[in-house]
Amino acid sequence: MMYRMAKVIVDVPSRETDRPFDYLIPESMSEWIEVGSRVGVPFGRRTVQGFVVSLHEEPEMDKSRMKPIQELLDLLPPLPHDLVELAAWMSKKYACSMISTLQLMIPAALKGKAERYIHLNEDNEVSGELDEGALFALPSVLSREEEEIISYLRSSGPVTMSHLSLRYPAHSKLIKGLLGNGILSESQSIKDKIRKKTIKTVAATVSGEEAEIALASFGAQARRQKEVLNFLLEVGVTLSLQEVLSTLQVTAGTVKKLVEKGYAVIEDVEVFRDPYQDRHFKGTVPLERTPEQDYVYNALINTLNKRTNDVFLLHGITGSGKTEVYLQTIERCISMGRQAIVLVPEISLTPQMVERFKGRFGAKVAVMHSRLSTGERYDEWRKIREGRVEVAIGARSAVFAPFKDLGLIVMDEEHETSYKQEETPKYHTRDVAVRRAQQHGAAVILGSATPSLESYYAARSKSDDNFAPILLEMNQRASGSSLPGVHIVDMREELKEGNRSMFSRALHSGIASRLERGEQTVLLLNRRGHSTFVMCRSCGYVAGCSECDISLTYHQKSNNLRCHYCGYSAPAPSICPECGSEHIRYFGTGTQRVEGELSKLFPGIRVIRMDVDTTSEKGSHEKLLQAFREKKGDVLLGTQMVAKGLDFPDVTLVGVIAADTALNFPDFRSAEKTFQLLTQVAGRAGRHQLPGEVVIQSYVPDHYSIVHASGHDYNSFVREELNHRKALHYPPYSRLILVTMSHEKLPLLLRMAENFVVELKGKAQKHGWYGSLDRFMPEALDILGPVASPMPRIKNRYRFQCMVKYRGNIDAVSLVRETASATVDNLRDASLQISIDVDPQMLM
DNA sequence: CACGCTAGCCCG
DNA sequence: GGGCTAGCGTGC
Repeated sequence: MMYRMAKVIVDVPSRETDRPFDYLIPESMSEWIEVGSRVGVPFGRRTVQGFVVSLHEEPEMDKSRMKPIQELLDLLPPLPHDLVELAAWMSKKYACSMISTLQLMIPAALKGKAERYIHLNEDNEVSGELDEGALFALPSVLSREEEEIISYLRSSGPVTMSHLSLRYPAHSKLIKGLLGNGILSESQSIKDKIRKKTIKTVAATVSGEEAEIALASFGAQARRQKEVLNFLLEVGVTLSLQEVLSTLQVTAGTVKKLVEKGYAVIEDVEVFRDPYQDRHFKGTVPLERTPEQDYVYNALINTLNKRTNDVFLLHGITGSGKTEVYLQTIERCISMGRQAIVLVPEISLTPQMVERFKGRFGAKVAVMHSRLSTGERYDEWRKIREGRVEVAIGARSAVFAPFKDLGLIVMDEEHETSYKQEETPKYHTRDVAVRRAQQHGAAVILGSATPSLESYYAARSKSDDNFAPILLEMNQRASGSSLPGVHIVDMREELKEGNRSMFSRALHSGIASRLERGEQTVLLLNRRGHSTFVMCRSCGYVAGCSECDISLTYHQKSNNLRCHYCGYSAPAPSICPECGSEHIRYFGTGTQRVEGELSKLFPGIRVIRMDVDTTSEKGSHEKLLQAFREKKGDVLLGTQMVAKGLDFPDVTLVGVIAADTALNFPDFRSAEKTFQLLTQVAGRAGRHQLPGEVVIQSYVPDHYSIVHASGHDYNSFVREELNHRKALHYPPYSRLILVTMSHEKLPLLLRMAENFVVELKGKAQKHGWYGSLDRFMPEALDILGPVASPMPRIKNRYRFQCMVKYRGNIDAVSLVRETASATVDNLRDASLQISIDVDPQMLM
């Protein structure tokens, strides 16, 4: 006798339960349970949700110890096999639990929780020895209240525990007692968060002669019923009840009467919630390709035809028509019977982008983004899972779209840091996309005007076996227009010449002339987070760390400057250490202040401000952009959300108020981020007939990121930036793992953090890895810290971090994970938390 | 001694 | 994560 068994990952987020548990598959489910099935299983003293990750058979064994799967939650397993495999790969790569990666792949609506049901114990009746009357003859005489509870349950059937305690709030003790002596018993069942949406439909059940007879049978009083039946017969198809009621102006009662007479039926029919149901998308046809587009398109189609699973890095300047290439390649992919995923950063999933895909592919597209409700997201996901759509467009999580035969994954703006999830599991969408494509034999297109250094370097060096993209370039704008001229303004000079305003004279006169000509201006002020930095307004000096080549962060509470990498700290200066000026300040101008200033300088100016404050409401993002498009605003002022993907023909001026903002973040990627942002925003100007102009204001106008952005010179920027990275052993010349530890007690935390580092060094040494990255060794691993985290205390917990820097073919993640586990195990409680961030993007 | 609280334990 | 239990403190 062989027993069918399933290994199940349970939805219990703790380190000890992060492994598969074995369950028996009951005979009744044996046809239905598959890898990827969602099940309810007994776990400890309760029922929890879990996912089947493998099936196996076992010979005769001690069956009494094995528990069976209690319930199967879906007929179609929510996870195809490839996603289960991907989840395992991710949990290893990112040092996180399997359940946390599985959870990414299904909509939140399917995160079921157990409900406790109370019912009358039927044993009494079943045994036949005690009839209902005998129940009350039990030795312990039941009280009046107990009898009341019992009789309620007899009439209602099983109810949830919460329902019962709501009805009898004062009697929880009694209920407990009844459970204890076996009169009541308890069972558990997994319940989903939401239901499939249904609507009521009406259809006639009669036709032809029967219908004639029916119609004739209505008296004068049933005039309305006759009307309804006539209408149903005329239309001849099933209609929604809502539609019938509103068209004929009748009430539900009328229709109900018809149903009672047997001439019609009302049925519940499942429908998909459609977030775009009120929107009409104008269809578009493929545009004629430019020679450059044609070259790139053919390269992609070639891969699709040959199923060679290539990764492409498409470096195309702003306005070069990358999206059109995506659209046409996807069209081809679909025509081959395969499906496509389009990934965009959350911030650029604008209505414009959705419109372009809906316009080309209509109902074949599912859209997934964070603004959808749980139900809407569930339904978009179901469309994919059930094979009703062929294209999925969305942010990060769309990479998990459960398609059957994926042919293509497009990742637009591949350099965007929002592709890295900052919460556990801290995965990078690019790596997951490449892995998923491998599973399906699909092609990947990474597109950007400013590719990340990691991707670009990988394409150039071909040193990484798993990730070596093929570089494709597009250097011409599709419209034939040229890139806008860029003017850098030295704000130190402005100050010297008496201009204390936040607008340089060039930007001021630029805005003025746009107002006169009725053209539009986009203003960028990139102020995210609260970090401030210290700068001298006379000479542009910014306090930086001598060890790490990054700027120091001002800490108001302790009034000192700190390096977020190595822990160096110094008192905040009151005069500039370079030029002795007293104009030392911490910099920080918000969008609101700019808005006020604009109205002062240009009375009557219409400013549309777009930042986190004005776009939090649902649909507000869309409304603001629509207003700007309809020229209800002269200036669009905003944070980086105005830099991406917008295409307005009358925008001829782009102004960057403070190009240095991103530059002064304590992050080795700050130059790269500055270059990317400036290049992106400059690309918003002069995209059509009217020529564009860009004004960049800066206190460090000769910084290479600003100079090369103004020259639209990606290659020179990359050359210079790679030199810096190489000298300091930063990615792409090394890989990083950021380990953050937190505890309520500072001394204990410090001790544990130091322990951790010592342990990790010891392990690395044993492998012969530990050592400085300076020395020429193909495999090297270095550990920096522990130091206090940039945010040293959050929610009453102290935080320390250390940075693991390594290169070569080393499984550093497993090393860190094992060390972290051992460190936590040393304390016999769960008070110490260790977070592991593999390939961190944010170092704060 | 009856009750309440919490630290520790384990889940197939 | 959560539910249960053993062990201990507290209050009449």
